[in-house]
Amino acid sequence: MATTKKRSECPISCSLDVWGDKWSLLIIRDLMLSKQCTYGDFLKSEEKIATNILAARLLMLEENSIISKLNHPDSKAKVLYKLTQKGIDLLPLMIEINLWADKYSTLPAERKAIVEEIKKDKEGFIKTQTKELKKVIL
Amino acid sequence: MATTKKRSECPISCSLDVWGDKWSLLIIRDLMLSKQCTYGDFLKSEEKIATNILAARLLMLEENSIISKLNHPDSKAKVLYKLTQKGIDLLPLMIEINLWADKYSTLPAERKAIVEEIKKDKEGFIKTQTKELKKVIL
DNA sequence: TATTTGTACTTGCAAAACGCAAGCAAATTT
DNA sequence: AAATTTGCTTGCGTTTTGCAAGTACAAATA
Repeated sequence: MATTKKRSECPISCSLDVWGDKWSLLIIRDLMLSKQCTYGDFLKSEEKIATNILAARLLMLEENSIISKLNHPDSKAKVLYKLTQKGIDLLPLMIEINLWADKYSTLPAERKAIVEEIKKDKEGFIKTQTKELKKVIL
Repeated sequence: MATTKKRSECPISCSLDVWGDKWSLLIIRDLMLSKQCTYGDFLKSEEKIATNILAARLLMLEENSIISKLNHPDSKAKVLYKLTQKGIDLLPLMIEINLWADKYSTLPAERKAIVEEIKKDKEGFIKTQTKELKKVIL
């Protein structure tokens, strides 16, 4: 089991107990950018997560209801992962990370474009993106 | 040296390279709640960080300009840690974590009170708190 | 002034987590 | 039927963590 003991009742601490490692938020990032990913899609990401670590994180995130599996429409061999509502609700947090990083470092062009869009209308971006991500749930 | 190699240019990944572990955001939380902390103050926190881990994280956060040291007014033996502007700018992120945790779990009463205040006027809360935290810089 | 206490760390070591490579079973393609 | 793809698991060496003890210096106490 990937279920860990809580260190305290603090909301920050409890949140970190779930996704506070070097990889979980990158998995969630991939799902926010791609809506749905296969196991292989995650492995293709730039940061090159190890396959055993990926399996462990996916299990952890699923146990904590942040992601869920669904059948791939084309093939039984493939598994699709998507964000649950709880996972989608991490979008504002993800946005703030991007804004912070934008303030203190140089972003790659394609990410910079997204951040500029967010800066223009943060609430609008969240609403639109949330709607897009929710479509996948159905 | 605590300086690690970047895994990619992704803003999420780069941010996680700096504070994406189980302890850094708890240190930052303590500084946001208390404005200034000594080494001993951090050790007193509920989560009971190990002293060697604390020293390593404080160094990492200082190297990345998120916190800085200052002389304690009363004693040469004591060291005060505070957030830099870069650290203070993590406040919106910290707030979103609290809001997310509030949505999916039960917060301790004193933290719940803060979250309710945030919900009433998020921007106002950020402005006020930022101003409070900046005072310590001077 | 000598001694004890407080504060900020460092060190040693066992345990856990990580990272890489290889392996494996079921599904799919050729 | 054989080869390939896909989603994992397993082994194993390395790194990080966590706990306990130790150290150096400042400050308080006797």
